[in-house]
This record gives sequence, C-alpha cells and structure tokens, in this order.
Amino acid sequence: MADVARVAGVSAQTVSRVLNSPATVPEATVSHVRAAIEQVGYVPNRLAGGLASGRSRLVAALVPAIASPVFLETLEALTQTLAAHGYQLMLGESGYDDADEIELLENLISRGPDGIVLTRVLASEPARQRLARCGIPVVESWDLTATPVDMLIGFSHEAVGARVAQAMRDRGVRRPALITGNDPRAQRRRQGYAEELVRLGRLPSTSLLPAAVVDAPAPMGSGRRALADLLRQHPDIDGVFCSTDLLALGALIEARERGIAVPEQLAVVGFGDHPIAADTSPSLTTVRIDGRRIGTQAAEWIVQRAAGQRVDDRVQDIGFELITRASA
Amino acid sequence: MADVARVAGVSAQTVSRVLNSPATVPEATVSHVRAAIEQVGYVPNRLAGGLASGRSRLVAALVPAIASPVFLETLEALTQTLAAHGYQLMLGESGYDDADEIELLENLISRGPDGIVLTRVLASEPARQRLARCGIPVVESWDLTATPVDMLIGFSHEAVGARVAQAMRDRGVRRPALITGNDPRAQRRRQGYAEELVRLGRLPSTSLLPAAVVDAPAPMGSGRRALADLLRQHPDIDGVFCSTDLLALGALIEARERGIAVPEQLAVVGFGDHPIAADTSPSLTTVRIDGRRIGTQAAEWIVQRAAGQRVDDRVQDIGFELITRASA
DNA sequence: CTGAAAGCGCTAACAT
DNA sequence: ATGTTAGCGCTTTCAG
Repeated sequence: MADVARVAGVSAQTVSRVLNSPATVPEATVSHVRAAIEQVGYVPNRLAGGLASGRSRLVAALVPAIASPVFLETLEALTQTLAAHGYQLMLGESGYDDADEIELLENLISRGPDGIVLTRVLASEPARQRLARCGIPVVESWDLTATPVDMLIGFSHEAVGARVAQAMRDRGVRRPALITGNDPRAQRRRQGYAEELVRLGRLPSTSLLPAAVVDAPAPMGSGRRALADLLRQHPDIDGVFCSTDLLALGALIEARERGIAVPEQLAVVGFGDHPIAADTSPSLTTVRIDGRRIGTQAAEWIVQRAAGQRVDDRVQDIGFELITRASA
Repeated sequence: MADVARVAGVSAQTVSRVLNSPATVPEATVSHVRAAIEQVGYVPNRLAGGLASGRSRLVAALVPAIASPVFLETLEALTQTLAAHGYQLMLGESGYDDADEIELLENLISRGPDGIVLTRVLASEPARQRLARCGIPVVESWDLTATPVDMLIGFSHEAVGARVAQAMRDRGVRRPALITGNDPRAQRRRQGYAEELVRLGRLPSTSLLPAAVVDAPAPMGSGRRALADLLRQHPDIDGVFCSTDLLALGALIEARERGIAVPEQLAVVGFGDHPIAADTSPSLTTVRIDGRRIGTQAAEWIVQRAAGQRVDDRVQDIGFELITRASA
C-alpha cells in the first residue's frame, strides 16, 4: 500500500480510502490511485485490514455433512450472495453429534468471522452461551426453536411430519410406516408424523408405528435394507414416509425388486426434493424446502449486521411444500 | 493474551509459545498457562496471528459449482484433513467459464491463504502467472497437464474417453454415440472417446460421432432430452457415453420410457460413480475417480509446504476405474 | 479533502 | 527457559 501511495503521490491513507470508501475521495484522485494500484499490481491484505477494522469479511458456515445433498443449495446460495458483497465463506463440518461442535466453533470464532451460519439449531447449552457471548451475528437455520441464539430461518419438522401423515390419510393408507435417519431433526419429523397419524385414527399409539431407523447420513442402500426389514416384521404396511429422498429412492427400488406396486400397494413419500426425485420411476412424492432462500437470507442478514444496521424480523418460518408426484 | 499472561504471571510471549510450540516450554509452565487460558476464557485471534507470522492457516478451494456432486468427496476430504491439522477451508465458486476466475482468485489471495486448491487445471495464462508469482502453494486437480503451476493430482480425461470406447467395442457396440456437457474436461473425454472409436474401427471419423451437447452443470432432465434428440437424428445408435452419471441416469429413464432395452439395444456408460449409480435399474456402468484421495493429498501437500517442508512428487496421476455394472 | 499518529493482537528475532 | 522489542499491513481517529 505504501508503494501504491508513493507511485500515486498520496498517503497510504488516501489509498485505503479509495479502496474502502471511494465516495469520500474526489474522482480525479480515485482514478489516479486506481491507476497506481494497477501499475504496482497491488493486492490488499485483508488479514491486516480485518485486524485493523474488526471486520474480517469472512463468514463461517457449519454443516453436519458436506457430502449430504440437502444443504447444497443453501451453501451455494450463501457463497454466491456473500461473494456478491465481497465476503468469503469458511466451511466447517460438524458431524451429526454435538461432541466436537464446540471445538470447531472455537476454531471458527478464532478467525474473527463477521457471522456464523448454522444449518441447524444449536442444542448444546455451552455452545449457545459461547456464541451468544461473543457477539458475532449467528443464523440458525433449517429448523425452528422458541429460543434462537440470534437470527433464525427455517421450518417446523413436526409440521412436515404431520403434513405427510395427512397425505397418507388422503391416499387411503391404512398401515403407515416410517424409514428414518437417526439425526435429531428426522426424529422430530417422525414425531409429528406419528402424532398426526394417531390423531387421524390411522395408528392406535405413536409407539406402535412400524419404523426402521438407520444411521445418518444414510446412503440409498440403507433405504432398500430398511424397507426389507420393515416388510419382514410388518408385511401389511401400505405407506412409508422416508426421512430423505435417498432413503425413499432405496425403498422404491426394493419395492420394485419385490414386485410391490407403488403407489397402489405401497405409498412412498420422501423429504428434500432431491434433483432426481422428479425423474425416478415412479416419480417421488416429497417435501421441498427452499434451501436457496435460506442461504440468501442468512447472507443478507449477516452483511446487514456487519454494516452496522439493525435486523428487525430475526425469525422466519419459510414453511415447506408437499410435492405430490406419482409415488403417493 | 495480555490478560492470560498477567493471570499466569508470565509474558505474552510465553503464552504464545504454549499455544504454538508447547514442546519448547517446561510442562509445569504449560499447564499453568493453560489453566489461566481456561480461567480467562481466552480465544486466540488467528487473524492477528496470521498477520504476524505470515501463516493464516487458511486454505482456499475453488470449485466450478458447489451443487455439483462430483467434487463433494474431494471437498469433504479436504475439509476433514485440513481440520485435523488446525486449518480452515475457504470456499469459492468459479463457475464453468474463466471470466470471473481471476477476480475470485484475487479475492481469495487477499485473504493470505497458505494454499489454494483448484478442482481443475488453470487454463487462463494471466491467472497462471498471477498464482505462480505470488508464491502460494497451489494444487491443481481433477485433471492432468504438462505445465502445472505447482502441484497436480488428477487423471487423464482423454484416457477415460478411450477406455470407455474400448468398453463399447468389447460389448459389441456398432454405432456409438455421446451425450456431453459443454465444459472443457468433458470435451476432452469426448475427444479421447472419439479418437479411440476411430482407431477401433467403430467410427469413420471423429467428426461423425453422433453427439448431443448440453450446458454444464447438467441436470438429469437434460440427459432425457439429449437421448431423445440423438435418437431422432440417429435412430440406430446402440451405445452412448454420458459425461456425467446424472446425464446417464436421464438417458436410462428416457430409454425405458421408449421401451429401449438397456444394455441389449443401447449400452449406457456414465462418469463419476454417483452414489445412486449402483442402484439405478439397470445399474449404471460408470467411471470412478477417487475424489477423497484428491482432497486428502491436496490438504497434506499444502500442510507440508506450510510447515516449510519440500514436496517431492508434485504430480500424481491417480488414474480411474471403469466400474462395469448392468447398463453396459 | 488529505495526512500523521497510534494501534488492532499477535509472533519473529534477539537478548538474557 | 523466558522476556523485550519491533513490526506484520492495514484502518481509525483526529488534526489540519
């Protein structure tokens, strides 16, 4: 920066201003300094800038599993929106259990991010307090809670489960079942599903729901095996809600192998509206979440906060959409 | 840090040493300082640390499209391996054309990363020079080139194409065709495929290969439409190489809709070994790349370099594997 | 509108 | 084995 200043015949301060608030510098000076920047081949050191200003223009995102397709849209929208504002994304992988979460969070915080985006609600109390205390804007997402750390954008997993239960009822399903990953949010969808089924008289009690639980993140093969297990114990089931589209796809394949007609003999509903869900055969009825909207909103909230503005509606329930296709 | 030093009754320097090179400090002091860190609730500011030491412990990764499943394994392995060494990943999305690439690179470089991982070979000469000049370790990947900027781990796309051509020949395919995305590397697979087909006498000339080109990143629907287009113009094709598994999946679906038997009437080969490739029906013959290995190696190279060590084998051809399943 | 001074929180290099 | 000194490259604050 000193070099640029020398070449342009101004002080380093003016160079900094040209870079960060060109509106406060006469246009002639701006273009003059810009030329010097070009000539010198100057690239600012934002590490230093961040240290001096307290704004790193770095945002941390924490996802349970990078390879999981569910959060991809959110990540993409987040990256793109942040990039448009000159921010950069740091990516952390937390896994599905809370154990290493705090450590990872400390690690990210130590980088001085201007915001932290979580693709979940923060469950562990120490982690919540840690985040609340350090004053960094936090966006929890892909879920709802009555006690957000800061900002929140998501939907009710219980409501998703209940809505799928209604769809099963509408289809005339008499013996509904469930295939689910063992992550907490899938369990909440299960709960909403089971309770609504009881309410609708399709199930005597939530504890009697035929269910196969598999480890998250679950590959498609788990769905095949899970349906096989279910059918062994409950040969008469005629509807199954799967906690991800991949599991549902596995169920579709297993059903075909066994000559079980979908949806006539077995209705199948997935979750996530995976890109291939529209083109499976039969096409998959599933629940769509607007992941891009979550990413875009999170980015905008954080940029806004970093700019010193207040954010008013800090909680957004974006709901979900049941996409009815051929499988149910 | 000054607070910790005061509480522990040592200098800030000693605190720094406990954090960064505990081996050089007596154990009693280490535990004493650690206790003070705990008590104060101290979280280091790595922005400042990076500025002072010239090592940010940040690594930048550039992918063409975050939502593309191809690089997911690489990203995941990269993140995990880096995290194990106390490094953090910054993610950038470059798109498939070179236009914004330089700008994005400058943006990432300005963050002072200890390394840059590209999931491609850098084509544009200005970008190459830019990177070569700034002295940051660079890993190009998912491709090979005679002139890497620095380190390189990948495979030959031409060889992939040629290998698939041989597989088509082995299956007795007489009228091979192609469905491909328009990104440069898919084009190189196309070239290897076409040239080998000519060599094997299955094609009079490379320019006569029936081919459908779609925009990358291509959704599955593109594969369906592409096969439909191909069949309209060349009803007699009996084998098709698709540049991604998603395109291949679309082709499988379109074939089934039309009552074309796969592989008997039409052999289908994909690329990428997508998680669902093993469970489509018929299961998909495809080319598998060890994406995790690329990510792990890239991370290790960069960590090694950042530690001041030399890297000897800076180019690795990891090859590929043709996974023969039912579709060809 | 521009510049000078001070310091962000840390580490390298040297001194003890 | 530990402390002291001097920055890393930038921005903030205040003075002109």
